[in-house]
Amino acid sequence: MKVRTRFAPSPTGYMHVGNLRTALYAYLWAKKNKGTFILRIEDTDQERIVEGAVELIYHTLEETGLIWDEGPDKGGAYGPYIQHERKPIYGKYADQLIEKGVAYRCFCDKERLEELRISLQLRKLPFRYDGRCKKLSKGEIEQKLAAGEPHVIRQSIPTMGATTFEDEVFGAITVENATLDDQVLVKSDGMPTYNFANVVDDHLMEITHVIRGNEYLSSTPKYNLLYAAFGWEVPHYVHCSQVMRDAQHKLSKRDGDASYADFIEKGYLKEAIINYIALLGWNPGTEREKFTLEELVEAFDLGGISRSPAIFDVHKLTWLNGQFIREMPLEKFHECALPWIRRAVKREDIDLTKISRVLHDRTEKFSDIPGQIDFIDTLPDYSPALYVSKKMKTDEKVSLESLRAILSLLESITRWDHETLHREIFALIEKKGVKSGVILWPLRTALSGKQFTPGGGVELADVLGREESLRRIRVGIGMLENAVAG
RNA sequence: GGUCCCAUCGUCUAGCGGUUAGGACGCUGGCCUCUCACGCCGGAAACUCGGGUUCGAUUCCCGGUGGGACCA
Repeated sequence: MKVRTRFAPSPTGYMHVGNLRTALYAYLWAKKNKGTFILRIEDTDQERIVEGAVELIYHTLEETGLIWDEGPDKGGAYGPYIQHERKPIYGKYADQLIEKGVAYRCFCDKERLEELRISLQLRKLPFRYDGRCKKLSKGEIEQKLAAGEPHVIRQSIPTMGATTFEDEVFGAITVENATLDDQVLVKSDGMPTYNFANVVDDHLMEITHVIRGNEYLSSTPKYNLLYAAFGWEVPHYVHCSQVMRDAQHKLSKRDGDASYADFIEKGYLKEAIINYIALLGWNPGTEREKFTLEELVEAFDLGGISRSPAIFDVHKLTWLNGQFIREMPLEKFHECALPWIRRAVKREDIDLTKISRVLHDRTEKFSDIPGQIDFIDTLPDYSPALYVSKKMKTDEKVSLESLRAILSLLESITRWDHETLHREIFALIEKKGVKSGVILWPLRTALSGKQFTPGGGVELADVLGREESLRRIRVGIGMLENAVAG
């Protein structure tokens, strides 16, 4: 059997990582089986459509490498792939259902439905359409149709018996038919509901594995009844549990952090996001945690999907992102880091590759960068107390002495590069017979004005260059002279 | 409220009748070190509760509790 899976998003202008994960699993399963991955746009609910949303879906899938084989823009033998363009198709199938007696026209208006709702509510009963229009005679129906009365088409659910379906992750699920509502299949404007379009399309597109969010688990029995009525083969169901923001809330639009686009903007790598969400609710059966998309295709299996909802953990994503960053060759890292470095460093006389070198191991996400190197363009105001470090065995007085020694050493130096600086400064340390921190801590402090910096004193001197380094050391000396005198 | 689903460290998870309950993130102690970070080594940290079944339950069954989804 040739595997065909689909990702069927509604174009609501937002792609959070939960949606993306569903797309990923559908893609992985198709590719794992050398099958076909289909993109279908579910826009039957015209009110919810947001401009540009379809483009966002295309863009996100393309960027992450979830390339679809058939879709609105690519075509395929099962098109069209946009539901509203398929509108004529659904009517035909709805008529078939009416003929078979598994669907009926319902002329009940809003007011009647509202009355029904209230009366059921008063008796503390769940809302269920009472089937009044089911009892309409042929003549009555003809009459109403002729009069142009608006109507919907409802699914006629058997009042007896139970429906069972098999889910690949949850196993067999059985529901009493009596608890199911005669749901609307076709709205009064002739548009199918999501519930109906979905079943028809999955069948016509020969989808073998319906991989989707768990929110459809409870409507699946109704879908199954439709498949049965048509005499269609039921696809394999794969329902994936929700991705949660916390124990109480699933990811939502309002929780902006969960949007794929936002993560990219914050300097996360698409590879890390894909890797992380793959692991969120699926495990490969080994303790391996790092995967490229290709490796995921290889390793993926439906059996590894977990039943319980998973809370999205930014910390782990961030860690994974750091892993991917560190694995990059330095040149690649520099390329990615450059725009972020430029946010903080406007000076033109600095070799930015040197900055990338010290940043490489210290970056978990690219947005960390500007804050780490904000001292390069401008020496921040800092307190002489920064020169005091018990561990480095320095205080204001020791630091003053060290900076004076460093200043005269560096003023005399002929070459200004990392190697020379390192050699000369360590020679000074040896000559003075002190712990290296006694020299290097004050140097780093004077050069950066910060308690923590990427890179040490030698590296910073190299980055900043001769003139700026000497100037900053002099500033430090001046500050310390005041502090010690005061 | 009705129906369905779920339940192992704070989080993601392994486990599929007998384990010192494993890994990862995070937290934490140490080493390395030119601060921080990286890296390396260690630590704390979990089977929701109550009944069964069984020689033996984290594991199987029933119920409670908690959480989620769908329908309203």
